[in-house]
Amino acid sequence: MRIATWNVNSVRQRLDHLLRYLREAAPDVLCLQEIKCLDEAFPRAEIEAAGYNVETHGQKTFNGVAILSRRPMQIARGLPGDERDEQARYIEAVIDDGAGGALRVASIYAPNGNPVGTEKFAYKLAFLERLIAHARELLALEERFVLAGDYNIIPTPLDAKRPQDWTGDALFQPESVAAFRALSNLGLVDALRALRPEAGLYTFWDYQAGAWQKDNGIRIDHLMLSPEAADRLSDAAVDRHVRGWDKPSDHIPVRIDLA
DNA sequence: ATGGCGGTGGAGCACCGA
Repeated sequence: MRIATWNVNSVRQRLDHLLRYLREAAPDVLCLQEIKCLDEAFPRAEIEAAGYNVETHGQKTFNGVAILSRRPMQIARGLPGDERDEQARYIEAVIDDGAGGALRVASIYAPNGNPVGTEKFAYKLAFLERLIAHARELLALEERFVLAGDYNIIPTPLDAKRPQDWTGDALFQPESVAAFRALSNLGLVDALRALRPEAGLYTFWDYQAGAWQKDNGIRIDHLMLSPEAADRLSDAAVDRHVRGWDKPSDHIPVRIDLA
């Protein structure tokens, strides 16, 4: 079963890329972030025509997440822990795997959090605390699950071409890195790193200053696996070439295969 | 390099992203 995650930076601007990627990578499940539209504006028909069920948790202008799946889904919207949080950053599906089992998959768009020292950074840390608490709840079920998405965290210096440039940034603050490590310490497995320890694996390149041309990238999109899912991990990869397409998102897809 | 690009809303340019 192939699961991928991709921050598309507006699904309406990226529809051609999205359909191309579905054909090319043929994921069973694709988690999307930053769809940047309301549910009713999502290009549902085109994606259903490509053979996918569509579930969205949209918002006007900003944020918004979705899950596309070949198989039907049972859906929950919103990250538990704060009834007043109105930002559309979390959607979770339980998907029948067709072999008598089920896989839970979440599409997550964690806050950026810049600038550090503001309410935005406090919101980022609070969101990550809620994510950790939710992960703890899910782990108690002892089931297969994947928490996939744009975490807006650079986990280690190996995950940036120029880590020294990010020391003052919310993506690489000690508190942000500690939150990622806390998820790891709960027993969640960073799927890409589990199979690919090498340097130079990035998922985001800024549009500015020729970051892509200089390969000045960072790795901030992650698939975190429960132990039961990690036991079945057979492949993991970044689809780097997608950043070279015409009018690309600033993020690329990351995908895994579970046996 | 507290902003070089790109998306959104809405018809200017401010706000947001990372």
